[in-house]
Amino acid sequence: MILRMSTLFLRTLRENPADAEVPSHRLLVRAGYIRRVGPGLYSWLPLGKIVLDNIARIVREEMNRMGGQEVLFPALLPREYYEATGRWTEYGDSIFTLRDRKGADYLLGPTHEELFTEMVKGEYSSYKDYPVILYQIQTKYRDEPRPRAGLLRGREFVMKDSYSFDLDDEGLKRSYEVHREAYIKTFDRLGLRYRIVFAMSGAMGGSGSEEFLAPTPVGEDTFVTCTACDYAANVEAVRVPAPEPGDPTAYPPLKVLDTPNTPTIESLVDYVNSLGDLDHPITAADTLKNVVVKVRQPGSADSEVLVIGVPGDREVDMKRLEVNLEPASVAMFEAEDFARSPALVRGYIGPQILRHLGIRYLVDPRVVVGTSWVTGANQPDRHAANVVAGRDFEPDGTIEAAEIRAGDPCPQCGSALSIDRGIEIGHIFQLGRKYADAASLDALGPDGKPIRITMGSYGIGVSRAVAAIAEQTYDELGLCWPREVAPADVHIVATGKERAVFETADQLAASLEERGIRVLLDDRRGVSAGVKFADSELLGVPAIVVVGRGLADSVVEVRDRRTGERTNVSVEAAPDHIASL
RNA sequence: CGGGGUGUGGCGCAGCUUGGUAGCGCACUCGCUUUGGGAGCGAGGGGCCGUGGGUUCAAAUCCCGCCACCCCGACCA
Repeated sequence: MILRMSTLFLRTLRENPADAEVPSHRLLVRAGYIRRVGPGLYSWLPLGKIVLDNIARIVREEMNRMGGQEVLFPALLPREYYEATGRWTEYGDSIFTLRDRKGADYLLGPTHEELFTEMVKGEYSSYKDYPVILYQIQTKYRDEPRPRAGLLRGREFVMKDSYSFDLDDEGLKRSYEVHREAYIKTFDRLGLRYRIVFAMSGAMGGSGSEEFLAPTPVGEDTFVTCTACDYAANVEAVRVPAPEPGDPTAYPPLKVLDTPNTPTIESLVDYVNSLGDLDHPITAADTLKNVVVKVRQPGSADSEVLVIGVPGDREVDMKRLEVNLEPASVAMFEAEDFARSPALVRGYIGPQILRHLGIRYLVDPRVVVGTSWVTGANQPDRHAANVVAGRDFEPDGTIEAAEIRAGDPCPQCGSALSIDRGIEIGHIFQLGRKYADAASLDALGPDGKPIRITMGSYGIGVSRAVAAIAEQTYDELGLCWPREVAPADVHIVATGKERAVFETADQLAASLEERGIRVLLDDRRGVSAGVKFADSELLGVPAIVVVGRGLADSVVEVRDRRTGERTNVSVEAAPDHIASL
């Protein structure tokens, strides 16, 4: 293939687009790979389309190699499929819904578990048919509350989603492992750096799941890695180690303290220590902060009041809280809510009375039976000390809602955790039987009895990978693609105005094409060398060959886009040399 | 949904305070020169100034409403 820039539908921009904040977005627009059409919606220009297709091809090859079979569903789907699993309401505002001329409800598919399940149910009925893995590469639609960063979070995006169907848990584990290996191969070929981390399964439902995160400062996911062992997890999935329970009777009785003017945890700690009433000084970590939230189940109009107790030196991480309350949504308890609930004294809430009020109380795992806290006394300007879990209050359960900080102990080995950000490029789930149950997907077993099928679900963000790769590889000059995803293998730049230059460049391109090398040829006349060099660097093809003044000495210059290294090669040797790169 | 900001040729921006001929850079067209690091000179084409209403002799500019978009906090490939 030879792409000729004299006719290529491409216009590079010298200036950065005003709405692009992150490097991948800025460069993909400047280099003429994508153009914005609307919020979270992008068109692909020829070079971008080639990169997107290259990634899709690699994903497809690895899926096929793994034993997956490609299918394709419509993006436009009738409501009924999502009704049975409850996801029509569970997904709520984040699905695009529409009506046809008869008034029937449709949606643009955000993901396709239901359809795959139904498809398998329609075709397969014997245990002999299983296992099977199906996948598609398709456009997905999600009405994101906040699309951002170009391709990183769009409302329309290309995703590879695959689904495994197995007869038993062992089979599911195998399918999961097979996917995991295929993903490793895929992302390695894509030239991405990534970490595999424990994850929460979110709205998909199901149990065991891992994410493939590509570390970059612009990533939207925060993950921890252990500085000593191999533990790595999305912060949402981190399980805080709980201390051993103690003896709740081993403490002095609960004591109410007058604590005027102590609106913050810090001022409370200082004031309580200045009283000297307790047998030992306290720190913020000895206080128990109680945060009131409203929890609403999907499809329900009413919300439940819930109090979360965390050690006072930590914030409540809303992301962690929400993901642990899925599929319910969470809202803060506002001033008007407090006004309607006089028993809850803002700033002085203690768990002692929650049970009487019939309010559910969930605590951080560190709040175990036999721990003693300084907390609110449920009266203005008063706090309580020696408030002991298991004696003065009984939590209704634990919840992972406290923020995770660098240096926190690793759940696996106890060493310090470090924290980084990454882009979620892949996610693998052991779904289990949620969707099979909803669809009654059974296989007839050898004994004539039905076997409920167990499923896995696996995604790769194909269009997002374009941005993730750009994000991890760009430099100050522009994009810098890994060979396999690049729009071409070599970018030939013809500089000058002599006919010989263009003829040589043309011949070189033709001879490379014969060898199966993909060529981008800058054969534009009357464009200065500086512009062509700058464009070649911006476009990011891995090898750049300059045909120009060196021709007087019968040489062309071969440049490595990544290292900037330049070597002169004779015109005759050029095709062999370049083909061997 | 809460907070901040912006809407002016394809792109990036100025003009708005203090109403009076719509401007600059990039890109585009033509001519001459230039040609290995985003060329020069000259001549051009292209804009209901987001939208609706109001004030005024006169509105991009002032007032009110609406809409859209971007950025920061709650969703996920």
